[in-house]
Amino acid sequence: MHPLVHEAERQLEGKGHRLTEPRRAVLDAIVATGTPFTVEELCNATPDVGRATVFRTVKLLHESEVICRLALDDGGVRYQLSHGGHHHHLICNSCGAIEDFSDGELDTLIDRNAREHSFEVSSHSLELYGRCAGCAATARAGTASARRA
Amino acid sequence: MHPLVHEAERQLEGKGHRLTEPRRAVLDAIVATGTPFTVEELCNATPDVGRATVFRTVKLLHESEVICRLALDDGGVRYQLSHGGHHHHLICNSCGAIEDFSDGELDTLIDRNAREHSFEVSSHSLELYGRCAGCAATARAGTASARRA
DNA sequence: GTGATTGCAAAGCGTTTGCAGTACG
DNA sequence: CGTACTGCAAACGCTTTGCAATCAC
Repeated sequence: MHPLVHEAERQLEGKGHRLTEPRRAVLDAIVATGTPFTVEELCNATPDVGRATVFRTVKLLHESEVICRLALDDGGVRYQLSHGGHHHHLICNSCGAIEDFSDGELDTLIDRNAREHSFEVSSHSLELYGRCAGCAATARAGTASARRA
Repeated sequence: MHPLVHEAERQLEGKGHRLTEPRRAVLDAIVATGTPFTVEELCNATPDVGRATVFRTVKLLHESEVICRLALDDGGVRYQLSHGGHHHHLICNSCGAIEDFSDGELDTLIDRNAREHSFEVSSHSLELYGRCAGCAATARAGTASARRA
């Protein structure tokens, strides 16, 4: 079994939740995917688990901070394994790829801003929307010929 | 008439949209509020405008970049006048207040991170969630006596 | 005048909930 | 064995859409 699944399971147990077959299936699917996912995709990946249970499990995992919510700029929502520390996202509007990055300096600066406003930060999210390296290269290559939004 | 309303109207006209009474009403309401709003609130503020029209107008204003979307960490969505440059948000989970801030240094750092990942940024959003100065003070004052989440 | 815009109500979509049966611990 | 959990289907809230009437330009 994947170590991340095991870790998540312990995290759930620690909060007094039961380790059921459907929950294992959902966790497996999340870890197997490895990338940010929608509930819809998760449902497709776990056809034996009822839709409502998938939603309930996602909610549970979110509350337990096993996964975190990710707001796309088209209004959509995806979730992603929290795996450890804070990180930010590079979201490609072209191919949908989502890459993580983190930067201590950035976090420091964020904290400083909060302090200047006497604001107590409990969490923060930073998303960069645009075009990933691959899509940018593709776009550049095709600039002279065809174009699409 | 408020200058911001005028500016937004010109922005709409510039994109070939008509300046109708309902749209004026919605714009007025947005500017009058002055703070981030939900569509629901906007509907209440413009009882003479049909619900669908409020949604359509908000969508139009968003596409025209007159207003910008703001994702709350409870999954809710608010909109806010774009009034000029990029800025970030301090969102109070306690009283719901939303304060803007901007920091050139922060933006520079963000760009640097993007560059390091060969990512072409078209926009970014940074939200800090937590407790505003007022709510933090209130909470501190009440720490010894009562407590609530 | 003509096409964009409106209001209404119905449809759509993602998410939640009530409930009876099931299974974890 | 008791209670948390599940699945189903219905309910829900927010948003969009079809359509005929209306209005801006």
